[in-house]
Amino acid sequence: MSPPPAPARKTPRDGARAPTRIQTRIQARNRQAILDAALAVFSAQGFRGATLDQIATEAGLSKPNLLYYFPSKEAVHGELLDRLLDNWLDPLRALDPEGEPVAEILAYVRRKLDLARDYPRESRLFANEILQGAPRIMGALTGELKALVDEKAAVIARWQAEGRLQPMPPQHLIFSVWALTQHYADFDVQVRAVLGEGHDPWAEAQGFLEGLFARLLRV
Amino acid sequence: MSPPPAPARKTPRDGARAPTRIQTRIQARNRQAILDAALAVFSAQGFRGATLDQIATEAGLSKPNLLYYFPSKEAVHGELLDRLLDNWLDPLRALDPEGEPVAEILAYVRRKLDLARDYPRESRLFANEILQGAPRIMGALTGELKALVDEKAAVIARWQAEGRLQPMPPQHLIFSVWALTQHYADFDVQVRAVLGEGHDPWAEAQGFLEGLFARLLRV
DNA sequence: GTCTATACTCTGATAGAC
DNA sequence: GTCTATCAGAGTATAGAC
Repeated sequence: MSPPPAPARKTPRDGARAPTRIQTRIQARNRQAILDAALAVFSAQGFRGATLDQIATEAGLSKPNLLYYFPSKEAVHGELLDRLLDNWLDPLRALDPEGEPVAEILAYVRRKLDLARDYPRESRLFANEILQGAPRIMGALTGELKALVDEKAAVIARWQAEGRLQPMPPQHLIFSVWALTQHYADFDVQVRAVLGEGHDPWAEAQGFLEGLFARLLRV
Repeated sequence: MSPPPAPARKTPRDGARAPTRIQTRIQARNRQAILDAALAVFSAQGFRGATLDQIATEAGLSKPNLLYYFPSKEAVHGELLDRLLDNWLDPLRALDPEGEPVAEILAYVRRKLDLARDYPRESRLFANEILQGAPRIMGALTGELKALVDEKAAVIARWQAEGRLQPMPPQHLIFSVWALTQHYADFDVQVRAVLGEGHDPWAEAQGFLEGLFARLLRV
């Protein structure tokens, strides 16, 4: 099968009025509005629970108009997951092999908790996807994610071998950071129901988790 | 509105053959098959992602036949949640105020991890429900669950005041047990993807979590 | 680019034969 | 109690006017 020919360029001559520019700006704004709305709906209802009507209404568009910007519901969801994965691993990537071990991991916990607090919808979108068996991102899990964890686990293991960090399985240490930070985003409603009024879950979580990991990691 | 009259008893005379007994046994078996199938499907797909066709097929019945046993999809789901909530809090209930503090909490972690390992579908059913804002069990969260956590948190606080346990916010300590144990059930696919071949996630989790909490709780 | 109208499919639930 | 047939509504996606 031969690839389709490259599309003819439609760019207007320099100096001419460029309506496509304006359209492009409108398009960018609408695409972003759709993605924002879709994030809200997908993270709260799951992929199948979400409907294009909900997303379109939330974005201030009609359903056919939404489908002008994205070819399908799948496409919107996939775009969200792609963008999410781009940023999701940044806190772990930033773990510095040359830094002071305990401080580095505490800083990692802090970054991860900040991410969960500031982007809880992204966290729930991810949780939904994993809960359903990660049908759309399994490749990223076994590829990109595993590679990053392996790399950082080796750093942690080296720190432990050097006696600068309490020995424990490095992968499970990383899991514990994920579990504890994401819990406050994904199970937010349960956390608030149990704590009742007069609590600031995120502030308390930060203090608690810093204390927990400081105590856990010290040699 | 007056209540409907009590139905006439259909019980056959003693000694007569009792077909209703046999039917009752079949009914019990079918109801159980439906609930088993529904648990598998709801926990993997969420409430809206699941279809009655899937559940009926998995249970070896036709869709109308399923609806002979349960009046609606909601009813099946609700029954599952009711049964789940009955057992979900047992590990925490068993925390003995008269026991040795560290040993009691370690035993609690062990029970909770066993439950997650043996009933991962129940854990995912619960996670799905919470992720979507707990629309069907909010009452249980703010009622039964909060009351139990308050009670046990007071026990933990007393232990801490007596100097028999490291001071830390009791509610968040309980959250950490939930987060860390349920993570291995709910995010099982991610855990396995990251660990790769040749690992036994549950065995490793047990060792890791026992070490973690032992270190954390010791005064 | 955006809308109204609509085609088509899936799904929850019911009717009625057996 | 179980099945076939079917309805009604929701939901994804498309056609075509403007």
